[in-house]
Amino acid sequence: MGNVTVNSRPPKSRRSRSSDHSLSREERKQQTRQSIIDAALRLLADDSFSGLSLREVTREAGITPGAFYRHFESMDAFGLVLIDECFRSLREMLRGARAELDPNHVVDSSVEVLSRSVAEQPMHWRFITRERNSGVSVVRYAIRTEVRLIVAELATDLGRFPALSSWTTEDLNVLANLFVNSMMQIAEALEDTDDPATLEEIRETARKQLLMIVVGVAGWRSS
Amino acid sequence: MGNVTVNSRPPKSRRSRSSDHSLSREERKQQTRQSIIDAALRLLADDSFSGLSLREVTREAGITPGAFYRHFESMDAFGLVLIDECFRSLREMLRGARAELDPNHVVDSSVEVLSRSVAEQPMHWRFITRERNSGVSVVRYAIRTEVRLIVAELATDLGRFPALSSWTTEDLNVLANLFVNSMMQIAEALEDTDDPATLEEIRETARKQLLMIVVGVAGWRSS
DNA sequence: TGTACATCAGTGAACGCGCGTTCACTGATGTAC
DNA sequence: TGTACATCAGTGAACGCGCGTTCACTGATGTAC
Repeated sequence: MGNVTVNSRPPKSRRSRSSDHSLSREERKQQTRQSIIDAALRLLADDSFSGLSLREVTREAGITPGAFYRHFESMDAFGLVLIDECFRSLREMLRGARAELDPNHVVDSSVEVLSRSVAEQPMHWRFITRERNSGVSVVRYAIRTEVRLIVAELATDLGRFPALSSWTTEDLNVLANLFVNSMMQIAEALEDTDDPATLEEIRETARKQLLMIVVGVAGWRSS
Repeated sequence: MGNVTVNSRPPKSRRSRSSDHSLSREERKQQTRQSIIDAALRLLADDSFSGLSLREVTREAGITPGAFYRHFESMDAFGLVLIDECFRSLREMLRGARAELDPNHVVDSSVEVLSRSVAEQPMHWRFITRERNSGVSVVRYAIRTEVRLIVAELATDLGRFPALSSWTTEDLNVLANLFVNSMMQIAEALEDTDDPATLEEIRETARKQLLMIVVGVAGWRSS
């Protein structure tokens, strides 16, 4: 009974996606696109990219599988978009770090900036460190290229330090590589825990590790 | 025509697997088991473990999918067997390296031993470096545990060097970690190429990198 | 050595499932008049 | 402002496919007498 009551509300919209009101079609499209990216990054906390399925991502994003193709051509292409997304925030962090880089506190501020970045963007970091050696070659190579670029930039920056001005380009690159690699390893360790005490422990170890490298630098003479 | 000729040979054996003659049933079983492991490692050159399917592995090994279960309980359990297989050869290398370790040539001999090992067992190395940060958590944790064990052993060894005898255990661990991590990175780089000139270039960079660490060690005073 | 029976590694067919991709469609948004 | 048509993001059903797992089976190997 009561079932024959004429409902005066307009028929339910088929689209139940989140924010409806007053957005242009293009804005909505970008919103969906971002929700696909966010869904993927959320899922990548537990899975590697090659283990991720299109249907899983769209399910998490709240759309049907077919809709994926309105935004990305294929999973491979999508992987490259994810890389871009992650490295954008990484580069942002580096720009900030470079601005406040002080030769006397390189180690402390590096560890500080890195651990803040990992805390703020854990999914981005997880994706990069996971997929750096992953099985999907297009993703792997893209990440390595980005990392190589960062190493090259760091080498250039290091070359401007008075103490290192006499070093050869090659040696600067070796040092930058050693530094970046250590930072990546530290990021990997930081991702694995939420416990503040453990985090501080990792940071302390990280400081020592970087300090050993810096001490080594002080004693090094470019051949 | 000729089709009615009675063939005097015994009916074809259903098993066409490689070596037939004079092996016990148990020996044959072990042979098949090893061929599954080898097949997986071959496939892992192109794929990550989470992207590997049971059917793909058995196809490569030349058996039917069902036969897999005569040897391993599940893919997870199989992953742990692969880890064991790979770390066995890694530990063997380390035992050899330890025997010939000379404080005066630590860097040269480390790079030498490592690059020989990577050349001899490329698949083992690829598996370890790939899966160290993979999406399959049981595999990831098992590898990290093994690596942590290696770091601890190296720390113990380093503590016996006269120059390091005054270091705290913690500092020795930081150093061992830095060293092992650099070695892993070098292994990753070595895997990616077959070209002798590029290989030598990577080795040269690796030597410099390790040397920077060693120089750092010389200037370090444990607090 | 010969025979009768037990073992069990590997087969092959079957199952239900989630996958990527396609396509005709719907209906809200955008545009031209 | 109102109307008629175009656009197109997202739907939902359908497809063929490879997957992991199961199971009754086969036939060579092993064992007991």
